[in-house]
Amino acid sequence: MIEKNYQPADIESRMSLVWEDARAFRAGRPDRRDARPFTIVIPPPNVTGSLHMGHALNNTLQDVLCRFERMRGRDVLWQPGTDHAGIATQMVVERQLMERQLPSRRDMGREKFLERVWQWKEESGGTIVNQLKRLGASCDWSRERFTMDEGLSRAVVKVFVQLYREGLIYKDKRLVNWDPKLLTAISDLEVQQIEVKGNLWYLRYPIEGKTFSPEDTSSFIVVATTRPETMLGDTGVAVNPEDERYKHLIGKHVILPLVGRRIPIVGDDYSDPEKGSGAVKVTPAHDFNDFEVGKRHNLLQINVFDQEGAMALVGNEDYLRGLPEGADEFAAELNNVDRFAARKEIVARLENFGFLEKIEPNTHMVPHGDRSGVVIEPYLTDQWYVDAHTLAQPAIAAVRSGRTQFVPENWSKTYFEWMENIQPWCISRQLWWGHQIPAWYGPDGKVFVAETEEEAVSHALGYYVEQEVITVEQGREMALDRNKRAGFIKRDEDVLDTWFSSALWPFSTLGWPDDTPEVKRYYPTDALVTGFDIIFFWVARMMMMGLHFMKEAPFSTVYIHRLVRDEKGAKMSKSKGNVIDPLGVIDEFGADALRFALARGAAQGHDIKLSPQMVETNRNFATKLWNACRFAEMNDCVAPEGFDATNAKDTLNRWIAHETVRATREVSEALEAYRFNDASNAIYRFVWNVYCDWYLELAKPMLTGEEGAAKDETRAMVAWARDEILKLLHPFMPFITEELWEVTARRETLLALSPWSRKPSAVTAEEIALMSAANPNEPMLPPVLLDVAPPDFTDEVAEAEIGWVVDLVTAIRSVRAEMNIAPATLTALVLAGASTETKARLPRWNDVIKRMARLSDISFADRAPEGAVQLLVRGEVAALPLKGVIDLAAEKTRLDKEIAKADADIKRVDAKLGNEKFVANAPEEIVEEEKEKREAAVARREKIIEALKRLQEVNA
RNA sequence: GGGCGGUUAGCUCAGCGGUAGAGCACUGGUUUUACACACCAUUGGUCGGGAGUUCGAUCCUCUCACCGCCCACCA
Repeated sequence: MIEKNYQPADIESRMSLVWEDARAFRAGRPDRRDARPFTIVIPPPNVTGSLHMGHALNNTLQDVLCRFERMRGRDVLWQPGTDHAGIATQMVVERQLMERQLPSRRDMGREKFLERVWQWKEESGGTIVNQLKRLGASCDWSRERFTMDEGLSRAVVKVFVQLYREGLIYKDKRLVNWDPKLLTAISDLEVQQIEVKGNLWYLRYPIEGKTFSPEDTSSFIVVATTRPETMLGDTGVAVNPEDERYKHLIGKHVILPLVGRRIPIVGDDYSDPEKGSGAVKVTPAHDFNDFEVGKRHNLLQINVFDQEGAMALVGNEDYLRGLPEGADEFAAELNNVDRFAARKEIVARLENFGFLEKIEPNTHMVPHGDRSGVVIEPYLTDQWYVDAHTLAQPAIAAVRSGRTQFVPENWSKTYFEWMENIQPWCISRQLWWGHQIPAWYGPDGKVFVAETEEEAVSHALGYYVEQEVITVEQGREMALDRNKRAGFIKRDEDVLDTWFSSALWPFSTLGWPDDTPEVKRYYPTDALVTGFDIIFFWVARMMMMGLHFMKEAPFSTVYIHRLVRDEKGAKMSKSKGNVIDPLGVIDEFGADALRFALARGAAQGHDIKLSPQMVETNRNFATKLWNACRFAEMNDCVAPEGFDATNAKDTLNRWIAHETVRATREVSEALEAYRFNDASNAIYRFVWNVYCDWYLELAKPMLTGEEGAAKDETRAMVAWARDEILKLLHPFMPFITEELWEVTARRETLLALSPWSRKPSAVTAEEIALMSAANPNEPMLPPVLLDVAPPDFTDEVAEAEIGWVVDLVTAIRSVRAEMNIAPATLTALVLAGASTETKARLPRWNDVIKRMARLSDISFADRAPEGAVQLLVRGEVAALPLKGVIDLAAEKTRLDKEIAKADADIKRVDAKLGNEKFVANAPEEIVEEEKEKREAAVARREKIIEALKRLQEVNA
């Protein structure tokens, strides 16, 4: 028995357990051994994460695809797992240490700290996984992976070592984006350019050999900068060689104010005469452009900051070299002063000595760390890089050739744009939590990269023995004893960018580098479903790594969805307070309702606007379905074994078979094209506006009528269509459909079925062949497997007949409402001048029409009776004799309006047909259509005029 | 500065060359035996502005306006 009320919370918690017990989501089920695989890897959420609306959307869409394909008979692997999220996780644990007033990370030491992180991961890392289960995600949870798992870590090391040996990973000393708060390098992608209101400071740099005076413009050159504090590291001034103002100064030197360093004026195209003063200070160690300029002119690179962005001047040999007397004192005063405080201090001093010409307000983009939020410092360090340019080429080709497709296709442009201008990828991070780089250094800094410590050490020791740095004996001892070699060979302390391991996700999760059956069967994957914000971070890098190591692109389709916003279109954010917690709405309205709301909103290329009210609307839809199923149950509707819907005798039943097949086709076509909104809206419409509003209502007289073949057939058909609905809807609303399926049908789980088949979809190709052979002439819904299109059953006759009933009932209801006829008042209906077809139809629908249109009686007559309202339904007059009830004047107005409408139609068509060019140029069928339209309008007009005459006759 | 979207009923969006559509909201009515989380019936739009191509444009082209996003080293 179906419960009276739909209570999602009860159903959903129970169903989760049922699925888990049945291990229903396992890939490689024995009955799917011969089936084609369908693979999706989950975008692994951060272990630190908890489910937000973006996750809810992303995973709903993946689940829809997975359940859909599973029902079509594919062997589905939805690979779940989580990401170790280097920086984020390390930050969480550090914050926790601070809150609990425990020793800091550095006090604790690397080993202890990592233990602590692992402990945290064991305790809290499962949160998001459980939340995904509440959403109904049908991942193969038995295969859950973590990017720092032993297996995945092996993949990371293997990839690193191989790329290193191929020369695609290398170490380089250059400027990186340095985060002075997190004390690590970050990649370009982790830098956010944020508009900041700042200043442009115009500084006077005295020219060597002249006596500096603010009044004497020939005694200095003005440079403009947004970062005056970096002047301490200036090693040149650049002017444009074409710039008449400064040309003569090229080759001369300036004396850096405050510092006293003698630096050259160089000519370089980089200097833009239009910008600032036209002369630019060059700080190769603290600016990406200046770094390049410096290289071109052999300028010194002087780093004046420490890791935390404070001035590091005392003991800084690069800085102090060649400076005059007193430089020490100045250095000591500014030493350890933070960059922003130093800026103020330096500007003040420059001003004091007349070196500051002016200050202009200036709004410009300033790089910020996306995790720390602090201003990023270009910083000269040794880091590891991936030669992304080389790896990008096959990845570009794969999308160009269509082997991997973006949906919507537009995103491929974004992808190309980035890939074609890709920069070396900085992969080393000065963190502890992550995959430690498998590189070891000898005492001279020589690097040894290997998959294991043993291998690296033996290479290294062999090398140093050969170089006679150590003796054979020493080498042997150090090889055997870690402690003995501790000071001699050291491992690189850095870890890899989290995205490095994520890039391997589509194959590392399958067991690579081992040659596992899973790798063979499930790689490459089919679809990747993700947000546009990580195309560069993740999609592009998976493409590069997948193609390089597996020789095949990791997925054939990349479906890119957009953002979930609030109902006004604003981005959800904590500060705005407009965040909708998915778990909150799941508690209130159910996961099914949330999923359906998200799917219905997921139009390609559009952000999804969501409000709790939208979720409520979809909960109401679930309730509607629930009640329809209760109705079927109360009427003992059961589809007998072997029931063939397409063989139904009754017109209404043939009609719903027709409509059901059509809906099935719509849904599957939409899903195949990743049009989640079209698919879900098609089901919505079909369930509510076709099945409930018309089919069940039209079937009621039959269901309450006399026993017999027709009633049996109708009961079977009600159940059949209901089952088809449950199957169609299952990918979107898995909980309620599974519940209703089990309660009403008491059959095996929906998960086992193909939506177009009565049989479990595990039937083999041979069985299909057998079944078809057995009934070669029988029109049947063939069991559909894999990608075979749904059946093409239609019944235009039934459609026309039911269409007539629907139109008639609607027209009568409409006029009754218009005339304010109380629902309790039953009226008579006279079909005037009905065709033989109508006369034949009526007996089949008499009861239904009477019931739905609230009629006392239906009869035929040659013409409409006196004082009747006359309706035109599909070209025939339906009259409601309402003498005394109707307002004749109002009725006349109504008919006049209809005539006017018909006239307008005729006029429009005439205008077209009267246009010679139209008749000459438009396709024949269009012209023909117009002619038919005209005829129809003329016929309609005549009928209404007749009706109007009749009305006036009576009136007179 | 470069690139990509968007602008259609009050809201969210379909439609993308042949007379404007859906859902929700609104309004009026209904204790009709599955469902008031419901039913029935309505109201509502010179398809952002302008120009062009075409027999015909919401749909194609150009242009302008506004909104949003992404990328970029501009002192």
